[in-house]
Amino acid sequence: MESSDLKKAGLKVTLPRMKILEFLEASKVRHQSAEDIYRALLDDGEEIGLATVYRVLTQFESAGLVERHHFESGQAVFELNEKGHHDHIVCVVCGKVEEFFDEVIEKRQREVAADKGYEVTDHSLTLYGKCPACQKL
Amino acid sequence: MESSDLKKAGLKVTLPRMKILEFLEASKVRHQSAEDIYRALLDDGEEIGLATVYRVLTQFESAGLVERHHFESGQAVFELNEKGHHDHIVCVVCGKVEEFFDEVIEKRQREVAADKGYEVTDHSLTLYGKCPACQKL
DNA sequence: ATGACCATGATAATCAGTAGAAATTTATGG
DNA sequence: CCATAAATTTCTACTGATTATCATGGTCAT
Ligand SMILES: [Zn+2]
Ligand SMILES: [Zn+2]
Ligand SMILES: [Zn+2]
Ligand SMILES: [Zn+2]
Repeated sequence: MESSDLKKAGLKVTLPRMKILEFLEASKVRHQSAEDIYRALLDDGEEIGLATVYRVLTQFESAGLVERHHFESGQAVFELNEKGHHDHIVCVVCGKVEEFFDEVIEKRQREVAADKGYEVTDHSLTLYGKCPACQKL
Repeated sequence: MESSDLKKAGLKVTLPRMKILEFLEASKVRHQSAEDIYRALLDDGEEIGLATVYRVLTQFESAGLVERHHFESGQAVFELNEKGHHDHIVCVVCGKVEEFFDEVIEKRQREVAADKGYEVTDHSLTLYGKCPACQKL
């Protein structure tokens, strides 16, 4: 199933690419760093190099299969690009990431940019705070 | 004038701190990386170490004198914290940064977070696009 | 199956930023 | 104004994340 996704994306079907894509599709956690993915694959007994994980993720990003985000953590996180556009709330205590979409915000962003004469190509909105669970500690 | 700002912030008045603060206050460009600031000071004939620039900027940030932002560029940029809160539009071609504030967006952010039970401590919103000048190229 | 071409993986390199330790400055108070 | 202690700076070495290199191995249209 995944091999067709790769072909459609113009990428040759290789084992590492299959493994990474399968892993992302099967994973419960939607937002993970390259290291996270690398470690998880090693733990699953796969033979893969870290450089390959980085390279493949970048290719997936170019192909529109995944999105890359930079939260404050220092390392980039990747998520499968299956849902439509959304923004994120990150818990500053436990690192949990939730997603949201708000049309009012989206619309105002476009208006603000238009006011200044910009053609917006992209935007990044991340809220940082304490999740309900972490507030009770 | 600046020395009093430093004292108020609980920071001992030293030459590097004065120089950096003076530079930021005098600079036309509001958003600059640590390297930018370091280079500019060297070009002005100042003797300063890069590590000092990084350390001082971090202290200034803790003291609330500057803010640190992470745009897509990879390196952090700093700006004097004189105006109130605002967000940014960055030109993906020339790197120009403009600022904006939109109360509708701010309010919706608080509402979205409240819906999910989060206590928001901070947020980062950056629009990326082509500025009017770069659209004409 | 075969060969041209592309991808992998080990490792080295880079880049932004931080840590350590010796040398210098600042702030005090005599 | 000078001595002294404490804080700060500097140089340099180091880290962590990501990218580049390059010899080797895999993929795929023919
Ligand atoms: Zn949490
Ligand atoms: Zn997401
Ligand atoms: Zn521009
Ligand atoms: Zn700003």
